[in-house]
Amino acid sequence: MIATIAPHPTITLLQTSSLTSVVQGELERMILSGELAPGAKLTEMALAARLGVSRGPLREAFRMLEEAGLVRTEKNRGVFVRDIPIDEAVEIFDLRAAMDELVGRRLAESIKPAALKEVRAMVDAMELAVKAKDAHHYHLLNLKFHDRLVELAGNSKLTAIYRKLIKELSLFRRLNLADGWLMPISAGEHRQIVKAIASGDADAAGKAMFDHVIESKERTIKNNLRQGLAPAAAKVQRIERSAHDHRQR
Amino acid sequence: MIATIAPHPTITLLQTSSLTSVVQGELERMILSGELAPGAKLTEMALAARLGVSRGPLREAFRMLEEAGLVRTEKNRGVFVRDIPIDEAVEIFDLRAAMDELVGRRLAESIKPAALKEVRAMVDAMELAVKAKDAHHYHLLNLKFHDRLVELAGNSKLTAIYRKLIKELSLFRRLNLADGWLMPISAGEHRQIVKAIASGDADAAGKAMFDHVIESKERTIKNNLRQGLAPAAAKVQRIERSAHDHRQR
DNA sequence: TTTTTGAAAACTGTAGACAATCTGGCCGGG
DNA sequence: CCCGGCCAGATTGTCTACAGTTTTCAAAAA
Repeated sequence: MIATIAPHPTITLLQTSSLTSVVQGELERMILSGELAPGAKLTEMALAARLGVSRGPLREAFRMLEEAGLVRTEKNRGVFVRDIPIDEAVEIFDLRAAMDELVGRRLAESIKPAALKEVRAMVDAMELAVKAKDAHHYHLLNLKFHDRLVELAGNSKLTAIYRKLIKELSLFRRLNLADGWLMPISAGEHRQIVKAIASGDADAAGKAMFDHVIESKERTIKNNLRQGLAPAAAKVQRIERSAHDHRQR
Repeated sequence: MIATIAPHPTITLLQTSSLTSVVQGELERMILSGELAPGAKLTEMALAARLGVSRGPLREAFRMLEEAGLVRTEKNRGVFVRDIPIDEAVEIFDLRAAMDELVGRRLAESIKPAALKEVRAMVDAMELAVKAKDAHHYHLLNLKFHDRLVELAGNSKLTAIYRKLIKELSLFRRLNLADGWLMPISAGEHRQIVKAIASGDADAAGKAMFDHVIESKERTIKNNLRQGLAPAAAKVQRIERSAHDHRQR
């Protein structure tokens, strides 16, 4: 027991990480970054060669990603990056709303001053991004803000499932990221959320978060309809997927 | 297209089911039925021989069950049926409460007469089980009742996650199944839930379901404490697990 | 008696090989 | 000119083999 004073990080890494887990993480990164776009086919041999592993660990990683909802498998045909349809995105938003309502209530009851200060700083940063019209940065801050709120609610199961849902939702390609003119509205809602949490009013905080997610959902739907009516602008990014059929199970 | 009138079930089965998926389903069944108890070690070769497959598909099934939260993997040591600690069970109850609140609201807004009749029949059946003091049957009906309500809410993502949570929760071995004297209370809450849904009052229905789950949670906690103070009675069923250590990651 | 050590057995992690299935193009018939 | 069957290449599903790690257990040392 005495000899186990300083567990070198590399040693811990080798003890915990198998090829399967590394491959799983790397594939997830590639998918979420868009390097592997929705609909793309994941050929076993090609990926195995690219990652420098054999097919065994790769296939195990596929099963994990499949269970996580990031890829779909067609027997004897292969594995494909999943493409989240609008209906499913809507369902995820509704689910998120219910979860975030719980988050708001919990935070209103038990948030600590340090955490409150932290999320206020995040809201400030988002408002700066709005003024700078930096939609991309705003989007990242927005994700971080909500993720942190969920984390602060102190329910690790909730946090885990929330993050899974966010990852799946990122495969829905028609998020209204570029809607610069909507950022001020969203930012205002954020400030209202923090205000309600700080006031300690659980009902108000829950409702503020619930409504925020629902409005985010409706902005997304509206945006989706708009793109559906004028789909030309979005076509450029779909070239490499167009060869595949996008059937969902 | 015309020839595809009657897709024979056997054909569909062969097209969709791989050894991995069959093994996954079988392992899940064995775990949920208690045949493989929490903490039990799943030795690859032994299980592969028992199921008549090689280790490859079995390991892929392991990865799916791991991602689903039913087993845990320790590198170079093996796969074990997970044992849900009380803290995680509590978290799951809280999460379920939030989800069921959404279910109640949705059903109050949109449930159809046929569905209402169906759930009323389930409540009736549960009350019969109460009168017969058949705790096991009541438990099954209770699971079915809640599952059906979630399903009727019409959000497939919600349904899928709800079912995952229920499966995980079934690995928490201290559920208050045998508490016969609590059945009438639970049954009364069920009737109140249906009443609120039928009235069309979304807030009332949501609150009824939320409260029902929270009270179920508190009954479970209380039951857990009671068993913790007098653990002798529960020891018999743990003999075959006792050889293993139950460390969670 | 208790602890330590070390080698064998058991098991997991990974890679490679074989069989089954699907894809895409070529050819003959209509 | 178009359509359906058939063959070659490619890809997935599964199994077997080998390497590395952990566990077991008995013998030796304290």
